[in-house]
Amino acid sequence: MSSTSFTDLLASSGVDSYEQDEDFLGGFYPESTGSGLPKFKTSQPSPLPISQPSRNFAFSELLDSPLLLSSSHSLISPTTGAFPFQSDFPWQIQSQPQPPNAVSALQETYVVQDLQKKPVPKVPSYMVSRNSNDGYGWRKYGQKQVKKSENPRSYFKCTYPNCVSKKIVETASDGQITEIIYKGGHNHPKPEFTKRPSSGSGASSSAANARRMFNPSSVVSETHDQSENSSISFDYGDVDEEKEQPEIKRLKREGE
DNA sequence: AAGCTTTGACCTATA
DNA sequence: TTATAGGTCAAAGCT
Repeated sequence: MSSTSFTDLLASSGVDSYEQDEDFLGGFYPESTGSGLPKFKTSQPSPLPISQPSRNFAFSELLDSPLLLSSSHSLISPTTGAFPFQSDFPWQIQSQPQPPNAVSALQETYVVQDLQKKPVPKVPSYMVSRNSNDGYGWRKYGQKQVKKSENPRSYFKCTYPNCVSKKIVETASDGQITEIIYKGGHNHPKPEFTKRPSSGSGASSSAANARRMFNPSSVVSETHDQSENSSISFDYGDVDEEKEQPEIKRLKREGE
């Protein structure tokens, strides 16, 4: 295992789709808040077997990423290519729609949770948390041991100027990521260059970048490292109608 | 030298 | 109103 790092593997075997998820996630919920940061709600996955709201399907289709909703398996299929062990991952996306009010849609939380323990090749958290393989730059700004979980949480901010996107990574004592929570959205396209040792793999065309921003597959990508109680939550504090193609709109505005 | 991580303290929200 | 928990700040050290 000389030079074949996890990253390399990802890069060479479908990382593209792998990254997409997070990108999509990050780019998906733009900070449409005009009054400061959104009020993020805690996305603690209640163990209910998901049921996806129709609207999810709608936007998922928009994003050209059926995997997010079609089925737990297809959900991770893109990554599966890279991680065979994943093929039997019984993940479930837990959509936790709030009561039927206008705000609920904005605060919907998506959780991808590994429902059963399995002997999966575990990937050290550091391999993932560094840049999350999402192409965005993340800077850790804090770590905290929270009561609700025995595992410490690491807090990351997007390093892109003016980008308020954040994510919280919960890591188990053995280094396994047990939960990832995304807050806010990237208000910028994915950087052309990422820190990853791009042996011709990390690099991606701007076109690809743009497309990735709408691909949810990474939701799983990060989780497949975990084997236990892993879950990823996405908190959109401000997802609204713009959910359709927020990035594009934003880009437009920026360009103006 | 710049950027990132670590870590304790501080601030804010909630019960 | 107070206590507790979660989240963020910022200085120091490291790569």
